Amino acid sequence: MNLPEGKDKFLQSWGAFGSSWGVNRTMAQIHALLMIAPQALSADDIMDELKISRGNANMNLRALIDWGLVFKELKAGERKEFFVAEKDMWTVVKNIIIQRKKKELEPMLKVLDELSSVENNTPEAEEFVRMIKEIKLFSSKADSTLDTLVKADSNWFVGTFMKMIK
Amino acid sequence: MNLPEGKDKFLQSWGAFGSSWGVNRTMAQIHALLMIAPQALSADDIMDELKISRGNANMNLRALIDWGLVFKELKAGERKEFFVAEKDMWTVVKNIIIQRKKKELEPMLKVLDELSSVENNTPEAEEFVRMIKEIKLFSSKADSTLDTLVKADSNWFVGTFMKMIK
DNA sequence: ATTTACTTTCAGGAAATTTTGAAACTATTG
DNA sequence: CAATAGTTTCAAAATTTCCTGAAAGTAAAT
Repeated sequence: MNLPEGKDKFLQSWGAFGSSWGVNRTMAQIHALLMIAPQALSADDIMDELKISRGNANMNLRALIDWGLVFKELKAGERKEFFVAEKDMWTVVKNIIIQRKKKELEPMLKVLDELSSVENNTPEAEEFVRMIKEIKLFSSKADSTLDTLVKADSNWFVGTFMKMIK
Repeated sequence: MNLPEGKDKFLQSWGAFGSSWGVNRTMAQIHALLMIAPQALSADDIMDELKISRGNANMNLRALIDWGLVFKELKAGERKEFFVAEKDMWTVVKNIIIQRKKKELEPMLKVLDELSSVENNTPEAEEFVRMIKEIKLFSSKADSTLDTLVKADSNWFVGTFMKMIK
């Protein structure tokens, strides 16, 4: 396979992959494009390669920056902005975990906490509270496991963790 | 908070949570409803509680059965089918991991494998292949970690793992 | 073999999400 | 300070995803 074909396939696949995990397809594709780029790209480069509008490019770039996956880069003598992706996979994954934990897992934990105080007088209410507590227990464990994971360093994941878990 | 309020809040939140992870909102809500139900529910019960059509209920129930999160239950003397959810959280999570690994992670790994053989003659192609390989390495590790996780038992997760990881 | 009770399918409609593009905005240059 | 180069915003349009409902399918009961 040659580069243009490979590139295209990667952009498509990464977009679809993101999509099935609740990430906007274009955001995933911009991320993919920047990850494989050897140098920083401008908004126009990105618009060209992905055939998307300026507004779309701009909005998704800002989201990626917000997630800590992309950085602005200013080139001396150039007026426009350039963008580079975080290329260390461990950092990429860590940042994604941090964001989704904050935006999705933690609010859910808060809700579960509120729900565990529903008055349990009937059998139906009893089962409700029992199940909410089971879900909460499990989610809290997942939450603190992710905390630990995020604090750990790359080597620990690719090395020690793999051995421990075997 | 009383039961109807709590129930409603849980159904809403679980639906939104699923939604942000790429799971159809209604599928997540049916799952939520069955998880907190003290007994098996019929399709009509589900349609009533969630105010959804028969077609929608049926399609999402089948998807949930496919994921191993819901089972059909036949009641003696009753002609219609009833449904119960898998209530053990560890099993729920395990089944979700199995499904998503199979449907999303593994196809991605296959693509990455193909892409790592792109001819790397130019600097651009070189960076492409380098990055694809880094992503593949990381994804493979994640894949085998999930394999191990799925084989492990509940106690191991809530007990040992938490200690090891601390 | 017909009726009754229920389940499944899927084309078309509804809803949610994403994208566009043009106007407003910001900042640098001459 | 006017012109130029670029960025941001957001209402409306396009697209994607989801849901409905009615018709077709299945199978138990009479």
